[in-house]
Amino acid sequence: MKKLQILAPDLYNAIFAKHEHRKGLPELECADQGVVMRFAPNPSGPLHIGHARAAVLNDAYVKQYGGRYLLRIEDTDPKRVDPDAYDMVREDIVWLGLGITETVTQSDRLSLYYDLCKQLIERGGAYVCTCNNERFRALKQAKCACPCRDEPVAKNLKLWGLMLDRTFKEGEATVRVKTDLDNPDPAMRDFPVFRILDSPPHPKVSAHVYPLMNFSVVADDHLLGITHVIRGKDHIANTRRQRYIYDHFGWKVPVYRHYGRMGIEGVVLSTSQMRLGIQEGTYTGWDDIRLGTLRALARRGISPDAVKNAVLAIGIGDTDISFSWDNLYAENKKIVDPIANRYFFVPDPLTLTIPGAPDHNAHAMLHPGDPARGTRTLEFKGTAMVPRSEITPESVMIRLKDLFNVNLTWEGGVPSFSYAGDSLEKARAAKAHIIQWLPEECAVPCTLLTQSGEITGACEPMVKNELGHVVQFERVGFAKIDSVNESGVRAYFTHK
RNA sequence: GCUGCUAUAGUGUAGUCCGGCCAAUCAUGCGGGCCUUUCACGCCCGCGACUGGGGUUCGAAUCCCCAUAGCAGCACCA
Repeated sequence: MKKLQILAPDLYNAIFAKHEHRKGLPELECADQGVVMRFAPNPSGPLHIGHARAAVLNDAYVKQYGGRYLLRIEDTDPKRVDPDAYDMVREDIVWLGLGITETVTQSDRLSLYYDLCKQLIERGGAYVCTCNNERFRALKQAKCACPCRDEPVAKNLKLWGLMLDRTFKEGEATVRVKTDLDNPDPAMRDFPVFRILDSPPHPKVSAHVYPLMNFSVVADDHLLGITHVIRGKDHIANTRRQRYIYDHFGWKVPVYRHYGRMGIEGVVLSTSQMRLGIQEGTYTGWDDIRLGTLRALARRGISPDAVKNAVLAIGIGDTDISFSWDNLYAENKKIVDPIANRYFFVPDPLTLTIPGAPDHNAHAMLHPGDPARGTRTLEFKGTAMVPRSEITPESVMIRLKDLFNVNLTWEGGVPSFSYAGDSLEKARAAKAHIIQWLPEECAVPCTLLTQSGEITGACEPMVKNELGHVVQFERVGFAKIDSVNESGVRAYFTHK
């Protein structure tokens, strides 16, 4: 085979071309002239990783093919609208760096939907159904039409008017699309598209009749010229339902792609469950670092590009997957490692006095890969704080990094320490751990908050200058400096 | 129950449409080594998968059937 490649490279390439590994996302059909896509969250809370997948995938395709990228706020269910979420969603999108070109909010567009509903009734594509829920459900299961289905258009228009003018109350009437009652999937049969809701009031508009998503989504996808829709496969049934509406209107259907369900190890992504946890005090807020919200990731020092890269690596496969923190952390480390300055953080410190050791200034590099950044200086004056876990009967020598070696001798379970010179070679030969340390005089109290609890310790004074930045605590891991004050430093553990 | 979708290593992913290049790609993870005044970064080596069973075929991860498992929908949610 290799011989063929050398003798006739063209032939070889022609034969084996299809086996070149593709990079990036699969091509979209009908996208050569550019695309119009949308990210359409429900404003019930802040965005989480699950949203990020939809948002980033659509964003990537718009960037790949060129075109417009709409943010559409789907707030047509007042029961599931959190007034604060409008801003949170916007903030999260800014953080993610999406290339949104315009924004629409569905609650501003109710009259558009009402008009289209009237048209749909006029076309005989929908009817007002006054059956109660159970009755309709039974008829549907039996593939039978409900009595409302065959009423004349004029009567349906009249009933529609009664819905709009508040004659009908909640639950008394609904608009249904005529589909195929013989459809083997009961979920397809004459599904509802408008309902009446008396309460709760919508936070943004005064309304009584609300479109269901299958109607408002079709209306807006058409009105806004959406060409491609990428969304989770939990919408496959909705896509099929929506086709009935497109057909009634004679509209062109966008290209759909449905990706699989995504879970995340050890995290709840359900907005309602997160809200409950916050209300009960289990979580400190939407940005509690144990949550999978984007603001929680941001607080922990995960970069938006890491989220993007991790999500793009997953792609649009329709298999159900479980999102792994490892993969996100690996992406983040690529971004953060070259940037983060290095500092010492000593967890659970033990203070050593080292008789005979000379006072000495240690100069440790802020970043070993970038010496030009300079150094931090730590002045040793007889005592050093070290991680308690490093002082074990097994170790006979430790090396304080960038300083010198210390011998350990144990008597009756009590260690004593002595200066052992500053030869790095000796430390290596003795297999001494080279550990982080701090002069007691300048140690700053520092709490490192991890997803599994708090670690108290101390850090270098210069960490105070890193507020809001991600640093690397040597031999501990990356951390984002969350707050700095007289009592010390609080940092969130990012990952190792 | 009815309807539909999916099934490649611990995790993610390529290959599946149009069967031979696949004793299966890449990343991550894990193990080992090198480098290194961090258990970071970098480099090298290794580990690890076609859900099971039939069938078609000279040849199947790829096509067909059955089974199993997972997921989704069957809401006046999105």
